[in-house]
Amino acid sequence: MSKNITTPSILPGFMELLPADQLLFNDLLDKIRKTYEKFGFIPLDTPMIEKSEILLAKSGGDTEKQIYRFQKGDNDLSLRFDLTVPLARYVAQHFGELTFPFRRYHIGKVFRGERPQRGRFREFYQCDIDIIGSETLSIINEAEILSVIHETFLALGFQNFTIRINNRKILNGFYEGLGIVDKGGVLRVLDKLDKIGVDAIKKELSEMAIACDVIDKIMDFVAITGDKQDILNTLLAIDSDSEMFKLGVQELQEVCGYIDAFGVPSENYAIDLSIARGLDYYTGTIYETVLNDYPSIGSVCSGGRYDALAESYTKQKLPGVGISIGLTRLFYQLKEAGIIKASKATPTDILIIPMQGAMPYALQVASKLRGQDIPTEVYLNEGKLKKQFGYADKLGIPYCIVIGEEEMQTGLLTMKNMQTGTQEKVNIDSIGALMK
RNA sequence: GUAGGUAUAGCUCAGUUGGUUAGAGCGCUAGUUUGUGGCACUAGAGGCCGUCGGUUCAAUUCCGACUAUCUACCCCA
Repeated sequence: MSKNITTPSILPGFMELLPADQLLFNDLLDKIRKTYEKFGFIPLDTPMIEKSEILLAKSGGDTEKQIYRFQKGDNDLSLRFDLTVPLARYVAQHFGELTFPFRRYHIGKVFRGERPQRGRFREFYQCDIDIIGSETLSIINEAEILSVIHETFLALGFQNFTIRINNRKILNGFYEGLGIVDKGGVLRVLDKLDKIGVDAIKKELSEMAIACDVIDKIMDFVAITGDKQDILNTLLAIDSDSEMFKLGVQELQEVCGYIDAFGVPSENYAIDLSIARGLDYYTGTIYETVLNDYPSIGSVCSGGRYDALAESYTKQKLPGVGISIGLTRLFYQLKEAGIIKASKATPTDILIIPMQGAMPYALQVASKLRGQDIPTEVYLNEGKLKKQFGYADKLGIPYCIVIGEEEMQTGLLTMKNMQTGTQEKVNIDSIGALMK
């Protein structure tokens, strides 16, 4: 009978969820979206496929290697690898039709042809917000972005997290002042500080042919800690002849002032001079968020300020600031760490079980319940009660309503709480209240 | 791109020092009678032991190649 069965499988690095997990995932996604909208960010959706010339306009060799690129007819196409480049294109293309500052959020899948590994995906969701200015963009936006991150993680159910901030001008200015040529390389090494420790960092830096006394200065700089005022004071006291450094310190001070005005509690953010962010289009404030109870997860949200977002697509000056949550990875890690757990495998809150001849009545009841915004499902197939309750049980449906002769005559429905196992006769109008 | 690990039931994995009918747990299906799930018991379905080749009287087991997959590095969300 069976022939030519193709083994069902998907490509590695692509996440696909079972029902209970998908509901859990969507719940996180909804919370993020609602928070973004609460701050007035405008939804945006752009094509997953862009012309390759657009995506590659600015990229270095690394992104080019990771990009899914293909020919279709005469067109050279690519799957987007982030949401920022499409945003740049979009803003440049529709510049005349948009109102600035342009605040948009974008939740969508992006693609990177990397070698998959734990928590690393080739297709994943990014949840971005960005604020794009025309010509100028006040630094207060950088503080607001941080407050949006704060609200978002609260909405996701976290209290104990730290949004670390730093400023690229400080880093660039400081390292320039030290005469370091490969600033990017140094930043990349320092970015791993949390992961591999001070000694390993020193070793890697010396392998980069950086002089010992310079390494010491770098380590001293990175080791600057304390609360934000301590760090600011220390930075202000550093006698650097780099104008960029001074400007960065000033910006950082300003951002911190605004953050307080946004009402972000000081335990949820900190200045951290060791964070760097790999991407080199950042020009000012940079962000990185960690869950303090689960440091091994690493950064769950990151971003920063960039001054020349769309320079490849327009002569307009479009400075911006934005962040991104890698939701696929975040979900995967929260799940693996047991921080979040699926309960139901269906949105259904009430399963109606009609006995012989009760189907039309059951359908009416279902319709009424749905009118009260109660997700309701009628068991439509033949089967013993045992099987129908089993169905509710397996899907984690919290309530069942049995409708038979008796219920139809009295108008009182038999409602069973699947968790406690208790059962009572209820009037249809009181069901909503009973479910609380 | 570099380096390791793994490949046996739908899933997680045992196992055969090379020998006839390949196992468990979970899951699945059915039953333990008639308007009640979870628990328990009973029964059942489900495997060319990743593919190709080598050694051997005999390979799921040993060897090799290939493929797939996982983990780490690089880089990132």
